[in-house]
Amino acid sequence: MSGTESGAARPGRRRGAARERLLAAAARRFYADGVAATGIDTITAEAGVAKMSLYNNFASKAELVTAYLDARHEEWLGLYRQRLQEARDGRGRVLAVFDAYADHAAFAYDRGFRGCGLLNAAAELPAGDRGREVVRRHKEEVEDLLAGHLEELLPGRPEEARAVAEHLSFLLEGSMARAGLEGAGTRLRHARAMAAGLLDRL
Amino acid sequence: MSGTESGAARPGRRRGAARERLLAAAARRFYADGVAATGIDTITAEAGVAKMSLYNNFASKAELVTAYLDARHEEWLGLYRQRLQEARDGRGRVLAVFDAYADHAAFAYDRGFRGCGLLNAAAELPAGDRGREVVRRHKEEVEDLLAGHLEELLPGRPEEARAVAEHLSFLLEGSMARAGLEGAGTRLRHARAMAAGLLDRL
DNA sequence: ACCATTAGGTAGACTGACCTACCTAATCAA
DNA sequence: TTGATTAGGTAGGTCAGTCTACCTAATGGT
Repeated sequence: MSGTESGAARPGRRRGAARERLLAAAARRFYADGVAATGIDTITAEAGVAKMSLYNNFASKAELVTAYLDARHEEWLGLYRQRLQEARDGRGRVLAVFDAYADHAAFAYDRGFRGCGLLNAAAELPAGDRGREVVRRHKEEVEDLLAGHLEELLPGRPEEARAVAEHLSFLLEGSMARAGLEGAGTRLRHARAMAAGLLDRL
Repeated sequence: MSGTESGAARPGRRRGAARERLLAAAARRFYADGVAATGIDTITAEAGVAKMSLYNNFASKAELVTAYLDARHEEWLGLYRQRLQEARDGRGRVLAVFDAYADHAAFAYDRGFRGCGLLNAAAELPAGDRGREVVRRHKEEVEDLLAGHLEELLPGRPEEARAVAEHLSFLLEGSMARAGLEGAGTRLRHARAMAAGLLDRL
């Protein structure tokens, strides 16, 4: 296979196009097959790019991995901000976080949904790796966003807001883990409903 | 080099000892470094066992991986059954599941806690792998156990019992994921407290 | 109690495939 | 012209898995 000829895979050699193509290919492969299981030849082939273009744009595979992690974080933030615009009140802004998770999951449905790419990547990184730190901070940021919206809903009760934010973030991560194992989004919808019920009972 | 004679480094070659040693070494390495990142040679070296002993006991590395997954599942079941004996009522039996999670986590604290070994392993397995199925069923079994205890607490309300079981299982998995990223058990204790509060409000 | 059998263990060489990382020389766009 | 990008190759290592050839401990028949 690999009909890399013909120009179909080589529409134009725009400056800086190699980096984008590499990141896109790495995203698909890292998510679907795992980081360690994906070699650089596979990535460059799928990107339709020369091997040296990888090392011109990234110092090493490890740096490509952290770029991948950063990109997933930014991607999620984008989806979240979109959902946030549609939200009318504090309750809607809390649920926007859950919707952004579902949106992010929908990206992967065609190729086979396998849960949160950041969490999956962290699972194969050794204990002290910088990438694990990136993922940890991403999850903390999500919880902080929840806490912010909840403080709106619970004025003058910041401690309760933090506690509920932690509760909701567990629902998010737990449902995402289960959804990934099952390859379906059902669990995510359940978690959103649980969150909505919890907000109603505040 | 390496005075291979003398038997000092090989005190007793008990029959069937190689399999146990291999499983123990694989458990340590797979958990700490990840499945894909751990080679055959590393495992046999840490087990103090010949490479052929691995292939005398397991058809392939993949089979060793599934044996590892099965062992983690059984290990958790053992801890859970112990906790179950100490429980007096339905509420205690629900919380026994949370305690078993904490017990399981405590196993890994010295070498660096990285969350649920089963979930971590599943995260690096490709989409259709049999190992992912094993992990999925383990998590479903945990949820079923919760549902069983909750039906005791909610007689005649089986649907609510199932819903609460799903909620609690999300708290379990979510808190475990976050705890793994942070390398500490704090989140697990929070989740147990949340569960206790939820039970009180039934 | 003895000894032959045998299942399971040992060390280490070896294969072929794949890995990351870097290099070279030609090519193409600006 | 310049500088990124290309195809393809190389170096040096690691991967899973196989094989040979020898060894040891438990077992079972006698």
